[in-house]
Amino acid sequence: MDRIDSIVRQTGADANPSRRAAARPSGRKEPTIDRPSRPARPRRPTLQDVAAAAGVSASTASLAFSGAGPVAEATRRRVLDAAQSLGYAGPDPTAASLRRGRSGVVGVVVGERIRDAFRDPYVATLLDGLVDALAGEGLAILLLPMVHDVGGQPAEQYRTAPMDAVVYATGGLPDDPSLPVVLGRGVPVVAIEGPEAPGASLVRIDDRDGSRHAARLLAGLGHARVGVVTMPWRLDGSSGALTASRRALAGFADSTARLAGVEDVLAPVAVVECPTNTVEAGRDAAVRLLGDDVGERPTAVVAQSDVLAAGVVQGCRDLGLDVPGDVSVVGFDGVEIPWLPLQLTTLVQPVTEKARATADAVLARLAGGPASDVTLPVRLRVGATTGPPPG
Amino acid sequence: MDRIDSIVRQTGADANPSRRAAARPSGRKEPTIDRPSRPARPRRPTLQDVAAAAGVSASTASLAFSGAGPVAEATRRRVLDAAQSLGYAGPDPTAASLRRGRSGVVGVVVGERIRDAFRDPYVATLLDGLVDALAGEGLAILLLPMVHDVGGQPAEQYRTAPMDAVVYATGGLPDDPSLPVVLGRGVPVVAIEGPEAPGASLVRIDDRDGSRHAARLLAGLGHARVGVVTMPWRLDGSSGALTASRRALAGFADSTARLAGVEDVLAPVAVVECPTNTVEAGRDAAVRLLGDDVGERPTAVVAQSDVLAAGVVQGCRDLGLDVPGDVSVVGFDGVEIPWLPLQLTTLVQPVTEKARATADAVLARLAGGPASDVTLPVRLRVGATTGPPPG
DNA sequence: TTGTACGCGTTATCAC
DNA sequence: GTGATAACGCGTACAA
Repeated sequence: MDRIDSIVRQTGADANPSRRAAARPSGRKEPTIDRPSRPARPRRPTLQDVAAAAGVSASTASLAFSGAGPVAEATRRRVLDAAQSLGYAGPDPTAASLRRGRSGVVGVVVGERIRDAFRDPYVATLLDGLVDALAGEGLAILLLPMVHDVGGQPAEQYRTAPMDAVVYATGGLPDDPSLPVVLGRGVPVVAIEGPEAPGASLVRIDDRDGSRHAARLLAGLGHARVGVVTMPWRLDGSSGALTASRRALAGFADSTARLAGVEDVLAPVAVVECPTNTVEAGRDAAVRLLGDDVGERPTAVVAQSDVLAAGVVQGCRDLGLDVPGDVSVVGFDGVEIPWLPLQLTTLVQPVTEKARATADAVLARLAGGPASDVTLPVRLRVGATTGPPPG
Repeated sequence: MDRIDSIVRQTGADANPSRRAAARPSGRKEPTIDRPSRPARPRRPTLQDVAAAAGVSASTASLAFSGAGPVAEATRRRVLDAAQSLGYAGPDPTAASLRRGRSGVVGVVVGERIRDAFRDPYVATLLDGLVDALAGEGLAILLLPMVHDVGGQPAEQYRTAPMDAVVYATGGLPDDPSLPVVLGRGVPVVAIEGPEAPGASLVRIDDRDGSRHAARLLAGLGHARVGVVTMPWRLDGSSGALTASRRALAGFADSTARLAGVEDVLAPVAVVECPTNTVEAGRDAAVRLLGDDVGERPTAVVAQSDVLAAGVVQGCRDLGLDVPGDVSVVGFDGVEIPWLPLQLTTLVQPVTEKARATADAVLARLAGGPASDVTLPVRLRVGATTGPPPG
């Protein structure tokens, strides 16, 4: 074990003194007459200053920067040159936002711990598509940490961050305490899978019907004992058998719908909840579901995500069970799991289209349109992880 | 292949009419006398309105909300009640930002495509730590898509998004065209690994020295033919042998330093660049490096990240090569790769501390402090993927 | 094509 | 403990 000690070093002087540190006190009593002739100028230049330097009015300078309106080319040059020599980097975003009534920021709420959420290819792809689509419209994305304590207070950012709209990419936690806060601010909301709320746009896939198809596939292959591995049901990180009392609590929209779809078709012999949507959790669930001490071992497992399914496949290998010889496994999402030796049988959802539809919904709301819902198709892709039951 | 058709439906009326749509024109000529008695009130209430309803001044109402300053409990109640009944959700963030000179937003620039970047556990963990640390200070994170076209124009968000500071988590792309834009705005910059710039704080690990330790380990085990698999060298997505002419171009700071560290100790027989920092790219590189058509096959591979190393291990399996029997593999980062059957030999960097140090640097700059650099320790962890060369 | 006037919604300062 | 006043820096209708 080699160790390199931590080193801290200071570099140069402060290139960015706090903007307000050197600002003159605003409540000063001196008359405003001396404005043009103040000697030192410790504060950052404003559009006003640039205009003065260029010998034009502030409004003309504004037009020169925004391009909205006719400005003589020569004037524009003068303004831009003046800006250059004053070190003016362009209109102050905050002031422009206040004036325009738009911040150019869209909040995105992601579920669970960020490090778990991001490692799910579904989330990563969704976010990627969202950033892509919104960046093209000049919108940037603000990451909102999901509220951990249901019933608790949402983080202050939900109240205080500048946002033109908020996207919920949580999987649809019901009773999310941040939702009323955001809605109360009058900020348009677009929810992916959920939560549903009056005034919020909803972009979703048909989780329930999709899961039905998976269950039918297994039933058709002759599986009688099917286990289900669910994504988290609530935010509290519990795991293990999903009890009736827990099911009575409203769960995440996607988890709930996917379980309902399976049960529309067959009666699972066991339902195991994962504390997080990760490969590790899927593996643990597989061990619990398929380990030695289980009486009648299930011959098939429906996992509520590909990440979990991958963990189940791995758990099977650890247990010495062959997939699909001993156990069939079905996933959900249709994402790439590059290290899996087998192509998963799974329900493919159109993630890129989902991102696009979400961005469209955001833009529609920003344009003043009404809330509207979209449901996208899911299709079953039969891979190499399903087959007839053993024996 | 079942298909469920896409459905679009409209829900309810618009709960969020554009704020400005119904706003009165600002340049109106009417005298301001009628302010208190305007009949319909189509716009959102302001602090002014709340104050009027509560029978106090705007400044008192402001204090009631911010808590900064003494307000009688009874007065506070009246203000809050008035807000409640008017549907006032709290001070407008943009206006508050303008006044305070702070937006509460920190920009974070992430490398490559977001979907690739996020799937790297190192990045996910780093971001997670950053969000955690900054959220505690009331700061939210704005995702900035990395500029793809070096020499091109940075996305407009770099100029126009409200940000109190910007963190570069790109791995240190040199000549990043967004950097001068951000610096020019006077926004404090904290760079992780790079890019280095006067006025920017730098948080890093000792990539070069760390890599030396890895190379020494292999040399000590008797490996004479060592291959290197690098992370991307530039943003252009090229792959394959890293030519001299390409090396002459400035590369990512981390890639460059890690390669230099290896070459401080030994002369690699081959250096292969990956187009992205992904498992798939690592596998491809392994095939190129260790496939049949290679003359003298390397007996060890140094990968510049754990993600790539995992891909190399997988590629070895595909090629029928045993790790570490036929080939030793070393990674970098020390992250969890839950599906890898072997514990990687790797250089462990303190990711959580790195996130913490970055957050501290941001806070220091926000407090008006000078730019300062931090270097954190790296340590070699010998796992199960290294051993003596075959034969 | 340019300048004038005004207000976006808030908070800091000071006097009472 | 409360109120008056003055910015914060900009965009935009309108007049010139």
